[in-house]
Order: sequence, then structure tokens, then C-alpha cells
Amino acid sequence: MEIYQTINVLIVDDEPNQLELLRYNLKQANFNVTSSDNGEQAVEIAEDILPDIIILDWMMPFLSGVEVCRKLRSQASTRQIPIIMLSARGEEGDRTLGLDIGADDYITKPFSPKELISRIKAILRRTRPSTVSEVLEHGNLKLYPGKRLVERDGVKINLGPKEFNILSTLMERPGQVFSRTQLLDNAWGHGVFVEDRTVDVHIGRLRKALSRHSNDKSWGNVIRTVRSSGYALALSENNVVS
Amino acid sequence: MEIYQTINVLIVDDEPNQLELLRYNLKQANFNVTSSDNGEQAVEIAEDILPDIIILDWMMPFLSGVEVCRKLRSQASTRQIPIIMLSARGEEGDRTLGLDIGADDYITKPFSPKELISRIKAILRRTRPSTVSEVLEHGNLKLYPGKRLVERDGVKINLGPKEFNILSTLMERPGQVFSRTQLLDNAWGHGVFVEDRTVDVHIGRLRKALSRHSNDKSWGNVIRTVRSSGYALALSENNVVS
DNA sequence: TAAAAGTTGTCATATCAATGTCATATTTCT
DNA sequence: AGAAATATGACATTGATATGACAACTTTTA
Repeated sequence: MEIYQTINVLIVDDEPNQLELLRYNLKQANFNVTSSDNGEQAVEIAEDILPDIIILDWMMPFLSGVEVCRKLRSQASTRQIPIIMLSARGEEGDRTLGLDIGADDYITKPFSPKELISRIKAILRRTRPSTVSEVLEHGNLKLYPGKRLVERDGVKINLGPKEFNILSTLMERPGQVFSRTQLLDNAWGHGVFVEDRTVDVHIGRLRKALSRHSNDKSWGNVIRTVRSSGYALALSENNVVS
Repeated sequence: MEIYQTINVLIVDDEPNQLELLRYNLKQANFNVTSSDNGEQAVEIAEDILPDIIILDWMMPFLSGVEVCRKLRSQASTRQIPIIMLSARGEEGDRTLGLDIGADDYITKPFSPKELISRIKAILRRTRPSTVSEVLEHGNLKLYPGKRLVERDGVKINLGPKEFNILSTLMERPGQVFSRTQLLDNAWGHGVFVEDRTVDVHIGRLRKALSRHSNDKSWGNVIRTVRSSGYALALSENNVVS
């Protein structure tokens, strides 16, 4: 599988050799690598760069992998970043703890680079489909993350960057409701100073763009408004009781 | 992941300064805070408002943290509310006792607000299904918290935000009876000025929505009225003594 | 480089769904 | 039956969302 967008990986391990090995292999696989050899710093870095995924060694002096995991999970900004835990054999029993604490996967050393990469991609496929998929589909709608292109029934639809980002976010998790704030974070970037209500306007523009040049009114309904919560990609309209 | 629902925290500490500090920090973190400076009252409040989590000081005059913990654990209604114990350094040895008695976590003073909050969230992730799980099921009823979607036999049911919140609350703890006040707190948020009886109306709307377009009358009975107490999600109709 | 075309954020206004309350009917318990 | 609690229909109001217009910017085009 190829990678269609730059993916930032943060690797955290106190052992220099291991760290270098990981870095090398991930670079080979076309990831963007940032590394840290201690937990404290790792948390700071994570908050700062918001990587797409974090590879975390279980055993580290001072702040252990578990603690780092906890800290990352306690912050809104880093909470949903997937984490893969690395552990030496014999610590098997801790697996439950690791997953309890919020790690997304767990790999026992020694492991092959191939395995690690394949696990990373498996997780990204679940959490950030747009980074590993060439195309996201929903009904007759196709979104090509790498080309920043959207098609309806094969016809190209022009969207502004913001509209594209919003649609991309929604299509990564069909049906999932995103708050205006979440959409702002995802589509605009973090820490922008924009009114929540602005999202409404862009949703409006997106709807208009999606239904333009089509007699099928349902195109405007691709995006579901969820009162008091936000917006979501509408699932099939069949079997609705209102 | 952000916090999507109001989370009620009860803090119990006999020392006013400590209490105020906790209250301030938790409010900052967007929790809904109720506090008490003594164990007896704390137990009463807990039974009354059924907080999502309780922060309990270990050393208190009259009714100690351990005692409070025991009492809370002995009552069906409060048994499953997670508890975090606070203790001063030097009481380390008691840690085992605290956990034995049913505390879910244990923090040694002094601690950073950040740490406390992170532990609270870690525990909530474990105990509050709706903030974590994809779907809550009950019979043929499915509720998807993240999608703000409810289905009966696979047929989508449209609910207003309040009805959805109520159903979500009930489904998090099937069978558990919630008073009108508790439902108001959970589904509306704290400190709203709304008549208790308004809950009745919404329950009515919810029942209607759940049974609409269905010949099976039992759908209206998904929600059980508990006279003089409140409402609960009805458990299976088997084993009912009438 | 300047004009044109396209994007974006905000506001004011229109629209509509959801809500809260009341009055009245119904049920339940003693 | 009588009292108390709950159910329900109706209705005004609240509050959230949709939308058109516009000015400030950016990018593209000529």
C-alpha cells in the first residue's frame, strides 16, 4: 500500500540503538519521523506537533510508557492520536494494562520492521483513512485525498480548500457527528481564531456545491445537521422513522 | 477526543482550601462540580445526584474516606460510581487498603491538577460506556453515541437532542432508576432552571418516537415508569411478578 | 503588474425544529 | 372513592440553523 499524504510519526524510546533503527525503517517507508528519548519531552513534542501516530516504548526510566500514554490521553489535543506500545517479551501480562490505558496496539519485541509498518498502516486505515487511501467513497461521491479532488458520478466538483477539508473530515468517518469545534480543528488547523458559526456557512457552501447541476435534490442532504451537536455525513436515508 | 457530555464530579474534602483548589481546577477542565466537606453529607449527595466520579480525601474527621467508600460500595445505587482517593504522603502503606476497599485509583498529595484530571479521564474512559463504545444495545434498540443515532430493528429513529440524551443516559445503565432531577442533570446539564415535570413530557415524546410506526405495542414500554421515583430502561419482560 | 476571479470570515435576517409549561385526562395506590 | 402521581395534547416561545450580502484577502490570469 502506498501512502498518499505525509504522515508524521513520533517515536519514543530511551535506547539510542532502537531509536535509530526505528527511525531508519520508518523513513524508508516514507514516514516523517520525529523522535524523543524520554517521556517528558515526548509529551511536549506530541502536544506541539500533533503527530498522526506515536510509537512508544513500554519500559523507560522516569516517565514510563504507561504514564506517557496516560498524559497524552488526558489532553484534548492529543487524546485521539493513536499509540502503539512496544514491549519486551515477558511483560506479556501488561498487555491488558497497556490497552486499558488507551494504547491502540501493542507489539512485542523483537519485531520486524515490516510488521511494525503494517500495523501502523492498519491503524491509520482506521483512524485517518485519507492518509492511506487513494480514494474515499460514499455513494456516488468520490474524494481523492492526494489529488484534492471530489467527484460526483464521475463529474468533478470544485470546492474551496476549506470545503474540501470539511468534506474529507466527514468522509473519514461516515455517520460520525463532528462538533463545529472539531471541524474547525480538522479543516482549519489548530489554534485558529474563527467563529464556530463560520462552519455553518461553509457547510452551506459545501451543500450547494454538492447539489449544483443536479436535479437530484438528495445531494444537498449528503450532510446531516445534528441539532445542538454539529454535522455528519448522512448514512442512507432508507428506513427512517421520524 | 473531547468531552461530549457533562460529567458530574463530587469532591469531598474537609479542608476548605484544598476543596476550593480542586473545585477550581475541575471547573477549568469543564467538569460539573459538586462538593462536600464531610463524609456523611457526601454519601447523601452521592445517592442524590449520582455523580460520574467521586474524589475522596482519605483523612477526614468523623467519617473517614475509607468509611465513605465502604458506604458507597454497600449501596446498589452508588456501588459502581468510580472513586479516586486522595492521601497525604507517608500513608503509602494504606494504598493497598484503599484499593482493596474499592477505590478505583489512588493519588498521593501533593499532586498536580493535571495529573488528577488525567486520572479522572482515564477512569471515565473505562467506566462511561457512551464516551467510548461505538454502540449501546438493548433488545432491538441500538444507540450510537458518536453518530447521535438511534435504531429500532435497523430502522432509524429521529429524536430531538433532549430525548436522545435521556435515552442515552438510561441505556448507559439499563434497569437503573433515574430520578427526574438526575435526568435533568444528565440530559440538560447542570444548573438549568427547568421544571421536574418537564421530564415527563420528554419521556412521553421519547416513548412515542420509539413506538411510532410499529404494531408491537411493547415498544412504548421500553421505558419503565417507577412511581414516585423516576424512570428506568425496562429489563426483559421475563421474570416479572405481577 | 494590474485586473479578474475565487475564497474566506462575519454579520443580519429568515426559517424552522425543539422545548417548556400549562391544563386536563388518565392511571395507580390505599 | 379519593388522593397523588403520571400521561398527554396544545401552544407560545426559545434557540439553533440556513442563507444572502459584503468586505477583506489570495490566487490566477492577462
